[in-house]
Amino acid sequence: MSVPLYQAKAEMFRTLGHPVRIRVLELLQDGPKPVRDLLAEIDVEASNLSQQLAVLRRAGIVASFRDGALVMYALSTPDVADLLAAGRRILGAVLTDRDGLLVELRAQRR
Amino acid sequence: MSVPLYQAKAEMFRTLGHPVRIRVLELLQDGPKPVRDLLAEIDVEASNLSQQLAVLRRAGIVASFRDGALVMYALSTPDVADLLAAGRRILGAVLTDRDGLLVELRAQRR
DNA sequence: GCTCAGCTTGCAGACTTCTGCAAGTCGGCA
DNA sequence: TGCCGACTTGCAGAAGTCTGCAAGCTGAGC
Repeated sequence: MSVPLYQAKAEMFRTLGHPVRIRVLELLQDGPKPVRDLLAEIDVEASNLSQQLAVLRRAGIVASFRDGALVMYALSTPDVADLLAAGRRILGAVLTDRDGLLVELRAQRR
Repeated sequence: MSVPLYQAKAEMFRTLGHPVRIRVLELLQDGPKPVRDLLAEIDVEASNLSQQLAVLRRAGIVASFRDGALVMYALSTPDVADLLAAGRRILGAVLTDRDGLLVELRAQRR
């Protein structure tokens, strides 16, 4: 294999590792949206958003097409929603663990 | 919220965005393992592996404990396995799409 | 107490990624 | 045809990540 599988996986996760890109994917979960709508919700420079969209496009995670005067973006596969959900679950588990530790630490008075 | 949720999510995904860290997590899916075993399977400098383990530890994705002379690492939550599985599914979807496009491109003779 | 295996930490140089500004492209419409 | 809104591209400086070498730490066993 020219690019080992685990490297491809790492690249995919890295692609998701940016606040703007996460926001975009979350917004696209409800269906295709034009760039202008994303821009209205995300509060970032247009050029920056465009760069981040390009990253997602290159990774094959979203697809774009033109609809009249607007450029629309959509998730390339609904599996992305699962990934985000799994991420949320882990975040939840990690944060409760952390709080648990916090409580433990307090209990030990240290 | 001091750290917006989507930023925390982005950080989590970024944490997974490294070949060595992905390998570690895959290996740990089968249960806790000492560093020396990971080192034997991953082919990377000990110091490098240690750095990557520290990244995962800081993110709360793995936990470490000592067992005799060895330092053991384990997934902090089994949810991590779900995330990896979801990642695999998307990668599969994206790659088939890409092949699909490839076929299309060939069909158009371009 | 010493020594050694098994890890971790501290760096620094090479390399990537991020961000905003300025400029460019592309349809749609008057 | 010319103009305008809607995006995208090209940079370049700032910031962050990665890697290996050398040094440090910490139990276990003698």
